[in-house]
Amino acid sequence: MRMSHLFGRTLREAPGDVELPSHRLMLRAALIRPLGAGIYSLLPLGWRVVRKIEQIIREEIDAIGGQEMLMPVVHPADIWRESGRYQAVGPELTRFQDRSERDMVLAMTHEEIVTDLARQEINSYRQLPMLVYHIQTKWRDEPRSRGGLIRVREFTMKDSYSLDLDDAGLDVQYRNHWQAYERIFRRVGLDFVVVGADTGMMGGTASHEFMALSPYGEDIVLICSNGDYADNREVATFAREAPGDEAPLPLDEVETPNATTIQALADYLDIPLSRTAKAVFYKGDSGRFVFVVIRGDLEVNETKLRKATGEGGFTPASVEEIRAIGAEPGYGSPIGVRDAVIVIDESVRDSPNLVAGANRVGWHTRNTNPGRDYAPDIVADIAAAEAGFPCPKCGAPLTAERAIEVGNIFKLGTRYSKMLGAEYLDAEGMSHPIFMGSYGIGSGRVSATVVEQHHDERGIAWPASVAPFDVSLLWIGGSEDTAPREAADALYDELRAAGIDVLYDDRPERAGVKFNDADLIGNPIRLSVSARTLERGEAEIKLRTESESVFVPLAEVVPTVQGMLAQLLLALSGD
RNA sequence: CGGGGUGUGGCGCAGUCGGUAGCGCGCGGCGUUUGGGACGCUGAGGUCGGAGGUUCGAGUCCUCUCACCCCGACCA
Repeated sequence: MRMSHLFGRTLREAPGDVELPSHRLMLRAALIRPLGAGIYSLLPLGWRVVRKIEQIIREEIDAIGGQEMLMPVVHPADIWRESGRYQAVGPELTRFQDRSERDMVLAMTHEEIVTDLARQEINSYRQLPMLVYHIQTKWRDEPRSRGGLIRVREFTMKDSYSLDLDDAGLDVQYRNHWQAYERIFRRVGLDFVVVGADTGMMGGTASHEFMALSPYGEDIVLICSNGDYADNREVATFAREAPGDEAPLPLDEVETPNATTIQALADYLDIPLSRTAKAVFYKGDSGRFVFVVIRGDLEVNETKLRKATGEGGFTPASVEEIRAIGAEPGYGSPIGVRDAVIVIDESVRDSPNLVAGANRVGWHTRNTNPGRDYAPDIVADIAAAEAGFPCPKCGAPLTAERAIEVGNIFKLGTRYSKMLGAEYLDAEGMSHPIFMGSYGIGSGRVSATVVEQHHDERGIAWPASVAPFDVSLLWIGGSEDTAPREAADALYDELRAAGIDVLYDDRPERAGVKFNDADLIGNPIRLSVSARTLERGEAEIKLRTESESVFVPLAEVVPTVQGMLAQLLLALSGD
């Protein structure tokens, strides 16, 4: 590609309101342009990157038996009604009507469609297992998009779907995807961890996320410093200390003026936070009042609470609502409240004689004990894991890291096949639901994440596997000496003839402009010729990630570049 | 959806007390220059996000509205 004809020019300055390095650099390097909030065009350079990423994905999914296909972006609403998601999913699912006023939706994922196809195409156990996938546009009307391609509303995703006889078959395909995903993310040059995750709106029985570590990540992962445990903070657990063996002491009300926070209470009574019971009040989506009790040194994890209660979500309860159940904000106690679901964390079950509120202003109660003093409706792990907490496997301290979710694998089980009636007949002629799995990678998000992990103050430094071009070629010199330009023209032809992708900066620009653009766009190899190099019949070759360059005779440029590329790619090989 | 912010030429920005819309970069032409974002001359490009209002007069004041960005809520 000749830069003089490249569609999309580089920007010296990015729009002032962008924050993330990847967002800024992808705009400046002419990879993407915004159309609306969370909606982007991929310019030729950006599209080349995404296509390379998708090709790597394709190769690895094909290698585990995937069959590529293509499913529609627009779905009749009925199929989503069948799965129950038409009702269950909020406004991020865009609903509209066609000209005949039929309800339609824009695809945000394709479980329903695969399941519908499976019930038509799969009849016999002889046809399973099966793995299908496509790389296709998704629309999710996020409440808030952010950060360029990191979080968008319209995006392209590779989603694959496995179909199996039983749970054991699903296990195999799940593991296959796990390994394929590890190869994919290694090949594109990402530093990542795999963590256990919540299944969220997908439903199903298990889920793992592939998390690229980045200070700009939206998720927090907890990782054991020994390397034997990693989970998304949404589901992360930690080693709990053994239950206290103190004998229960009698309840004892104590005056605690102005101690409306746990910290104030602990300070006033001169006790550690872990000797207090904190009351947290929620209103569940179902309308139930959820009264949470957790030890004062811990925080509530709402994802865990959602699972424990079966509520879809929570809003903080108002002062009026709290008083209506007989509790007092700031001095809340589960003792004596009515019309509330009482949920206690395991920490409260296992810690005798905690100080709780007394449900009247200015007073707390010592020595509260669930079971004796009040009856919890639910006892569960609803505590948020934090950095420094002990690993649930080995007890070593956990670390917390920010991360970007680049891939996600789900065991759906029979959640969709049962609802939509996707069944097969076994050898005895008995009907069984198909076991399904669902596996996604956002290719655009991967491209932005690679930029987050591979850039410096000058621009992007693409891993060779996904760079828009292998080589940035440029000539330096004035208009009167045509030799550099002619030498570069010749190299351009030679390199292309050898199958190397070249971005040729053939513009009559000064050296600084060309060098800066080459650094900004970030192809892995920079090749330059000038009067100075031609004096010795040489070209200059520099890796984007190195500060030193090498000089090679013109005749050796192609094999040298080929060797360098092979080496760069080898370092990124998935194995 | 809550909180905050920004909308002025392609990009970055200035515009005071309400008085004929500017600067830098970029873009076209000519010339000089030519190894890390050159210089001179010259030129094109703006219904100041939109609507309504106040005023002799609105980029500037008021009301409404739209868009985008950031934080949160939410989210695979």
